[in-house]
Amino acid sequence: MPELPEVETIARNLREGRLGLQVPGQVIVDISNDWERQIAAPDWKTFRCKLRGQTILDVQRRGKYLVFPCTKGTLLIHLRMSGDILLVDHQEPAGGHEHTVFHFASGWSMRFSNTRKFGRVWYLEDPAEIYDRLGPEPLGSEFTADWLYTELTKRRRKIKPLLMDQTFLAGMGNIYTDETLHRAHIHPERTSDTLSRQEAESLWQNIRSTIEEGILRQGASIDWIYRGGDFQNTFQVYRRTGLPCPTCGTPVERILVGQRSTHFCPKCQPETQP
DNA sequence: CACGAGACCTGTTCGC
DNA sequence: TGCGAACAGGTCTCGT
Repeated sequence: MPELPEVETIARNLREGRLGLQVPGQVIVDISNDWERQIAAPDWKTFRCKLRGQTILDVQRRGKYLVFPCTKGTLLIHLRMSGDILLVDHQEPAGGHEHTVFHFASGWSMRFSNTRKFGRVWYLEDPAEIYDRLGPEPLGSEFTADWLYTELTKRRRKIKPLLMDQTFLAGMGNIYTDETLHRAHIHPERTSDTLSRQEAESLWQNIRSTIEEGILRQGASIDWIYRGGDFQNTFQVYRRTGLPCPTCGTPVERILVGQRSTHFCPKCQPETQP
C-alpha cells in the first residue's frame, strides 16, 4: 500500500502530533508482540530487551521506511502492502491485526497494524545497512535529471519495473509510477536506454511533481484502507481501466508488467518513441 | 544482467 | 444468496 507520499504523511503526523500525540520524546516502557516473524531483526527477545527504556528522538522517512531514531539505535518499520500506525490510549481494545505494540510511559500506545502480515520491524544500531541498499530520494539533491539519464542508459530494463526498483530509486510504487509515466507520456514497457535525453528530463520532472503532489494531498486513500489523503481523486490512469484518458479520451488500458497491474493510455503513451 | 514465477498473508470485490 | 476466482499500495528468492 503505502508509497513514499503515504509514508511521509504518516511520519509527519507522528512527528507533529496530528494523531493526538507527538511521538518524539516518548519513552518506550515495553513492547508486546503476538507474531514474532514481524520482527525482522534482531530476534524478538533481543529486540524487546534492547528497545525497552529507550526514548524515541524523532520520526523520519527513508524510501518507504518509517525511521525512529532512539537514544541508542534506530527503530525502522516498513508497512509493505497493508500496514498502518495507530496511536491510542493503552485501554483502547486491540484490533485483530496489531501484532506489535509499543507501550509509552505517557499511557499511549503506538500500534503497528498489519493486516496482510507483510510489514516488518527492525531495531538496528546502525541503519546504514538498510539505507545502503536504497537508491536516491526522488526529492533529494542527488536525484538530478543528468543522473537519471545516465543511469537509464546504463541499463536495459523496462522503465516501470526499474522505477519501482528500490535500489534504483527509493519510494516509487505502483500508483505513483503509473501516474508519473502517464504524465511523462512514456509507455511503461519502454526499455530504459531507449529514452531520449528530453524524455528522461520529462520523466525526472514528473517523478518529482507527482510525488510532491501526493505529499501535498497527504497520499492516496483507496479501498477500505482510509488514510485521510485525497490523491486518489487526481488519478489519470491508475485503476481507471476502460475509462477515458483525461487528456485525449482514449480508453485507459490495463496490462501486466513485471507481474504488476499497469494502467496507461495507448495514445498518450505510445510503445515507440514518437 | 534482466525477467518471470512463486511465496508470503488477509480481506474485498467481481462474475456466474 | 452463495461461492470461488481475481485482485490489492511490496519485496524476497529462485530458476532460466
